[in-house]
Amino acid sequence: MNIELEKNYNYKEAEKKWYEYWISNKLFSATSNSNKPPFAIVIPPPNVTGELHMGHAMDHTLQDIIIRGRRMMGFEAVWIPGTDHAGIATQKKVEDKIRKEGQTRYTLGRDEFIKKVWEWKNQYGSQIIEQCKRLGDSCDWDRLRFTMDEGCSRAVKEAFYRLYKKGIIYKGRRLINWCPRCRTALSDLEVNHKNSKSKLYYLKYNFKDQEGCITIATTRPETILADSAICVHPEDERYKNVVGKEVIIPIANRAIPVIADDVVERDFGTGALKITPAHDPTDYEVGKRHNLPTYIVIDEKGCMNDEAGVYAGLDRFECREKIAEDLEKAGLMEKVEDYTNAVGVCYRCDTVTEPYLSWQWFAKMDDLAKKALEAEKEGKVKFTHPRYANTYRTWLENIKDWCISRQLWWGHRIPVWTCEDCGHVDSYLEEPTKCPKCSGEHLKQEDDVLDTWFSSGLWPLETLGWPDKTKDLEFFYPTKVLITARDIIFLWVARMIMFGLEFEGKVPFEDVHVHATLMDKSGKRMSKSLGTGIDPLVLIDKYGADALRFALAQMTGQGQDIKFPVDYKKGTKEIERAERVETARNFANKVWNATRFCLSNIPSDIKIKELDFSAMTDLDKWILSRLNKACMTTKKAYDTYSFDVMADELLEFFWYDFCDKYIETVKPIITSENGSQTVQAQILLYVLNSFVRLLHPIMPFITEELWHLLPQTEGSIMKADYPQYDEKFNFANEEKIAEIVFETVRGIRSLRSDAGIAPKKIVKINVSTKDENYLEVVKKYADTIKILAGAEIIISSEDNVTKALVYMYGVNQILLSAEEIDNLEKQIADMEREASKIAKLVESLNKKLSNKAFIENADQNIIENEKARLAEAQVKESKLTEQIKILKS
RNA sequence: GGGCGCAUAGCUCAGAUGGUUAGAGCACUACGUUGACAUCGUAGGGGUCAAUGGUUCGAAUCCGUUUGCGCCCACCA
Repeated sequence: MNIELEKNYNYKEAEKKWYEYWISNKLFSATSNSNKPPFAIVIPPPNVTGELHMGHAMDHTLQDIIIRGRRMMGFEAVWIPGTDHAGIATQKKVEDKIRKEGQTRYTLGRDEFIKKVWEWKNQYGSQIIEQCKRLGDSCDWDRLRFTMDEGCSRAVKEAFYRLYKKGIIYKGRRLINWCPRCRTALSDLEVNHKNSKSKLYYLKYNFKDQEGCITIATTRPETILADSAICVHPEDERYKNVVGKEVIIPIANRAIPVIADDVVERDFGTGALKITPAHDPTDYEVGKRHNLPTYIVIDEKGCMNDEAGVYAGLDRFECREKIAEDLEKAGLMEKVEDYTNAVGVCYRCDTVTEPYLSWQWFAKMDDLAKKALEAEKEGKVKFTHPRYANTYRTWLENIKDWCISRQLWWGHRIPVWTCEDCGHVDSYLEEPTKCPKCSGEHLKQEDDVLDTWFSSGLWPLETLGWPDKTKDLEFFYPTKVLITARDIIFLWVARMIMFGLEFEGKVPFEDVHVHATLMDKSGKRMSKSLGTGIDPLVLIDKYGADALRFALAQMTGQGQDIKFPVDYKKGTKEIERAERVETARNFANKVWNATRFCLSNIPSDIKIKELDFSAMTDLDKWILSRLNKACMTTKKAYDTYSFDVMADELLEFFWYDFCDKYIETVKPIITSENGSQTVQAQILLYVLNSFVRLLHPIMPFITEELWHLLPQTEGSIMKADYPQYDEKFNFANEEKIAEIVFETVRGIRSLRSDAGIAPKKIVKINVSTKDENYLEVVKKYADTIKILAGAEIIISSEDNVTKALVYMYGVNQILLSAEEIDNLEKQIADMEREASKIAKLVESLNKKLSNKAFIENADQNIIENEKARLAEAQVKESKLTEQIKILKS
């Protein structure tokens, strides 16, 4: 009957066992044929190239908590998993791989290369999924999707087709961001700006028809070959007379005009700017305004092209140095200064990007953005932290058209075909066999693929079956909440909102919860490339998935970035200790051991369902009331995504109230001969039963294990109800009584410790007060106090004046006879220190209460409160000084 | 250049709408181990709440300025 358990919780075995159990019992699956209210979350699909990092661990922990919690609360909760084909990232990975085999994508050719990528995906693409399972993710794995699977591909085509037909998608020749390594266009969001130490070159442009020159400052002398003009500010007195004249480009020896435009900052450099429309975004705009010709001198590889004459074939950076040298030789370089500026780099490969004039596909953003903006303002989608709503708004208000074409091979090929016979261009949902215009059969599809974020923007729709009107879509859409990291609010979140509104007329999720970013000890963002990453799997191996999850939940406050402290073994990258996770592991062990204690002392046939209130003490009711409060606090935390509050409340309740106080209090009863049949035994099991359910969403493995060990439970804890707040368990009065008992215990322990009394020695303690209520409680719970504090209570009269050490609990004196004390001098000093502290408090309260302005302005209840505090402090002070006097005599 | 966030104990962080002697965990000190747990228990030391000015009867909390750190956006070449 009595169950014997291991001394420490063995998470390694349990995690494996229960995950398999959940899978084989299909406990993660959800259906749209349900009477329950729907609750869906789509996972931010990790890249197929990805490995689980701490960001995922955080992200997934929070989502899994919500999903598991809501599932227990009676929702048809589904968490839809999947992975992202991650165009550039994956293509790069495979390119790197085939390079080792002496190949490039160009030597292989498009079809062969894509085949290689698929092979790679099939081999490694599920790695991250397996890692998610280690964390305990309760995704409905039967719904696993991939952004390039058949359904997603169809959704992408449909979305493109509709936007194209509406005129939202168009093709244009524009200056876009180009990555010369990836050899593709990038959207503005895919370019990171990095400070770079560079040089500012001052170059002389001689006038064509007169003496003298204009000096301009540039960081990119290699682009002078493509200059179209020199530009000055229209109101700049220095250059008033030269606007309209012509100057000669150094080296190129081509004449270009001097123009005026107010983009020029008069204070920068010399106040004169060279205009190179094809190689700089500002210049491009100026060029358009002034109808300047465009010259292109840099090619798609970042090398100088044939237009660059003798420089043709040189890399752009080599060319920069070479030209600078040549200018120097020609005496056209006035000076060179060190200069720090921001250069754009590719967000995937860190290569410096190049403004590149080319034909690309764009999506018009104004209308889509307007709707996305309105939806947020109307509260249809809510950011749980208002500051992210602000960044979202500002971005949408200043949005530019989105370049959606990529010159990659891995991705969704743009569904547009051109008729080679008549030149007709159109988008089709299915591959056309002949031209609808001329019936010609020579149709050629666009070579470009779509931006990865185009397909992930459709994620909530495509995973639910869109464009079909599926039952899933009807039932689960819009999803409830999106939980994600901060860095993809624009790239991903905003685009999903736009597409959701455009294609389904509804936002794709009601709430957006942006969680904290994890940083290392020094405050650097945790990332693999910075070398600041930590492998969550190492932490799971070391402390268990439950511990990692609990620690992460506890650490994610109000979206504030958090440092994750880790100690490494000296001189290595091996983790010695992760303090927060260790604490969480200890908590898991505490839960394990408390349960172990109860199960080994209480027979499994004791009824936990019908609690006998009539047999309960105040302390019994107190722990039930505390449990009840925990139900309320955690439920509220689900509604507000306050994971830290949830975790803290559960830990505090269980460790400090249930284990340290309640179990210790009832231990003698339980372990006595007939103790296992008492209401206290019943309550222990009742609390455990409820508590493991409250804890399950955060620590799924250990709670499942314990659920199966606890009596009168059935099946999986995942199928159990989430405990709810119930007014009939609210015992406010008993909570006050419990506080008196435990605070008195604390006082006695403190006295004993100060006096250096051996822990096992039972001492006599006098309590002395006018407070009848206090005396009554202490009398009633004298046994409990004796158990917990090792003290026999003697009620003394108020004017008891024996020599004693005193601990003031409110106005109540807890006295330890001076005979017990060996270090009396020190104790007197401590008491004097205490007394002087209280004297200061009395003084400040007196001052406050005699302040007329305070009495006139403060709320009545605050004044009352302060008066009560003063009265109490005065009593404390006088009792303490009195005792000190007696002790000294 | 614009915007946002942060600064509280040695470390990591809590501290709606201003009103307790400013809290927790880790670390530290002392004591404690045959009966749930040393991955533990009990007690304790430790902070002029970054600086400065202001609003207020009253400020860690509200406002201004400064300093330091982090992040986002941006066409000063």
